[in-house]
Amino acid sequence: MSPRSRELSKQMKAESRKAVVSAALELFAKKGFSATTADEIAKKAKVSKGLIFTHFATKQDILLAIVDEQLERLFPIAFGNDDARSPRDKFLALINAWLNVMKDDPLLIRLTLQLNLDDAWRKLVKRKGKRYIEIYLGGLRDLIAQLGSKNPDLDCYLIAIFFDGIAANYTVAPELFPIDAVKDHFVEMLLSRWKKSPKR
Amino acid sequence: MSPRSRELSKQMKAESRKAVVSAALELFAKKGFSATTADEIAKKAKVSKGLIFTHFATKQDILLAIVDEQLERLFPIAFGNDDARSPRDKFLALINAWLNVMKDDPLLIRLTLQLNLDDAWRKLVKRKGKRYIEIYLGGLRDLIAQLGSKNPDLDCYLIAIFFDGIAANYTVAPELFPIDAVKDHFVEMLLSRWKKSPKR
Amino acid sequence: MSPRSRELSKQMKAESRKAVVSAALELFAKKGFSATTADEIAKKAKVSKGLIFTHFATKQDILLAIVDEQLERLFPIAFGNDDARSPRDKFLALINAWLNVMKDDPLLIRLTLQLNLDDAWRKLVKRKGKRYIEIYLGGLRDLIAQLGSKNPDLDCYLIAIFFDGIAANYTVAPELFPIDAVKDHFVEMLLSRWKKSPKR
Amino acid sequence: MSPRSRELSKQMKAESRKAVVSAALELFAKKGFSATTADEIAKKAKVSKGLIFTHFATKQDILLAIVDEQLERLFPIAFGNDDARSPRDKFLALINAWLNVMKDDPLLIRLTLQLNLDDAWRKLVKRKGKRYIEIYLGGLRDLIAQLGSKNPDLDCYLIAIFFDGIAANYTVAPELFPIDAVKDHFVEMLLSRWKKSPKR
DNA sequence: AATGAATGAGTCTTCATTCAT
DNA sequence: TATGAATGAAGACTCATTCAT
Repeated sequence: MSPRSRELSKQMKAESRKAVVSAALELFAKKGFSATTADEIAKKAKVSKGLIFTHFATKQDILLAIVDEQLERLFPIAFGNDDARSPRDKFLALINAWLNVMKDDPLLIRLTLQLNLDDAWRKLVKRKGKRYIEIYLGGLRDLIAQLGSKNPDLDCYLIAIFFDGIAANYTVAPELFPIDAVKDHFVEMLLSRWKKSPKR
Repeated sequence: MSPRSRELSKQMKAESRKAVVSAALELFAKKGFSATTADEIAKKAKVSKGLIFTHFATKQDILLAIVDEQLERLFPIAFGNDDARSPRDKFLALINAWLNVMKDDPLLIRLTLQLNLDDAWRKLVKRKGKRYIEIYLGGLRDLIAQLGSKNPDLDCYLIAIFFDGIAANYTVAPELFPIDAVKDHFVEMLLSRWKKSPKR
Repeated sequence: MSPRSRELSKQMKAESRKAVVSAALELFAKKGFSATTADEIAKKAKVSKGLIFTHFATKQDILLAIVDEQLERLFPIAFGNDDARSPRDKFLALINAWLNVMKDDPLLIRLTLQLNLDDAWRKLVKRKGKRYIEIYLGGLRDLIAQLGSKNPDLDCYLIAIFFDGIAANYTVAPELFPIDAVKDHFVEMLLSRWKKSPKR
Repeated sequence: MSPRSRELSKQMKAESRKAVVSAALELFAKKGFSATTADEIAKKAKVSKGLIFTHFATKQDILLAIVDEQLERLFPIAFGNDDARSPRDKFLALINAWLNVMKDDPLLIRLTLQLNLDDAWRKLVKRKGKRYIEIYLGGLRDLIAQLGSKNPDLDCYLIAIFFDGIAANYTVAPELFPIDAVKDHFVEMLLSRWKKSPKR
């Protein structure tokens, strides 16, 4: 008789929004943005098609929201490092943080890769990530130098490439890719190389 | 009517087909398959929209043809190595061949990456490449082992990842990525690591 | 529960209904029926969208109600003339009554004009107004004849047209149209014409 | 075998465009812009729905085109007067020109009336007509003064209103409205009034 | 009586594909 | 072989209406 409580109403809306975002993320990541229809998103999210557009004005806005919210959520996790450790531990923590992000949200990483391959979307993603990446790469460069790298710039490139390469393989078939073994192998290779001439 | 004109006619057809394929490749690589319209392809190829469909029954067939023809063309170049050399030279030749392919056809590599991120297309590309990749990886594994790798399997993964990571960065902005420096750095790192205990 | 609260409840309902009708009238008149959404009506009426449909089963019913109630309300005012005066005064009273209706409810008149231009709605409006208009025009015709018109039928048309023409201009921009001056001018013209040969 | 001649192709396109414009004009005039669907337009124009949008990017653009092209076409006819005559003949010519426009294109006039009643469209129509109307009303005012009007401004209003009032009645049911008789009656009334004190 | 989230039929618009020439 | 007008199925988006509370 009385209308739904303000609280309940808000909660319902938040839940349906989340369902839409989640369904869209999966479909965008697996089929691409353009190939994904609003109908499919609605079906997977188990809401009506119309409801999507009470949350987002356009299909594009769903992707925009994903990039805004989800990426924003991920960067701190991926790049946020605590300072109270040795350079080596810091380095390992960084690598592992990134890898955990990939393991926790492979779809999001896969989508990011996709957007990066798309002229129309690349800029947006770059802009979003730039702030974090600059800080990250700056810190990483110093760390690498401390660990004994002779050429921290190129090593940074190598690490960045490593992550993209892992992402391109792991996120499309997580169960088939030995992500941890490969990571350990790569890290060991780097560390053993640097160790030989550590910055005193 | 005369053999000459028939010849000419054939040639014109081949040329317009090539123009379509080339335009489609660029657009597919930069915007994605679904986001590319037949109109855009026709415009870029400077042919009429109708002509596209005399060459290819559907838009999908254009992509299929690209994958068939272009990829088919690339694999031998990328993986074809002449045998008359030392393992080290062979290894370098392999790496360089792949890199040259990327430098010569960044759009094609970019498209391949994209297709790999797409559930509906991944299988196709995998199938196409499988034969070559198996041979390639087999050969590479042996080569690496000969060069002193302690763990040729993981090193293979590393190299594969390296190429994907390079591709993800280089093909979207070739002018910004120091592809050769990074490659040299990576190769040097691998070789120096293996050198220490070469398989005699 | 108590009679008091039931009373209050009824009153509240009547008020919200009125708000809806009033908001709908303005929007229908300014944007047209089809271009007006239930959301807009709710917003302007400061009620929830759902409430609209407790008062009216369909959006159409709102317009129907406006026509029924409002037009019904207006006709007696516009056409109701008291008899205790000279033909000239009666004539002036009629004209002024109509004009006052227009000045009091320009939106309603504007809406009526609009409905008249719409094949699907014209009939309805015509039917509603017919009874009054027939009486009115009959009375007007006699009045005009008494005042000396040589051709009361055509003069009736002229007067009818005059009102529509005024309406088309005044109701869309009341502040810009010198409605009284124009009315006085028109009335004076008619009366001076008839005066020359008044039916004794 | 060879493509349609450039000529034929152009002609086809022009014809289908005309069919769309014509169908849209009728439907917009009779049902209103918002209540008219693209499907209806296509059906009445006997073209496919898709074809509409090769001519016009949006439904709105059809209306815009009608206003641009058709109104533009009408104004010179309605307001274009040849100078080589007496003021009285000029005046009659003006009135008749307007009336002929209404008789030739009642749907267009009806649509114009409708747009005038719509807040969102009124400005556009006003702007389109302003240039002509200013010239027209300026000329008319002088003409009226020459013909002996004591108050040319108010007489201009009267004439403008007369046209709008006629339009509101004639264009929705041309067969029912004695347009010529009413016009003659009105013109005679004005002229006889002015005659009594012509500007010498 | 009142709310606003949810629905889905309906509308506008796009675009791969066809077809007459 | 080549053209581009034409088609219509499919997709994005709107909005009157319903419904749980």
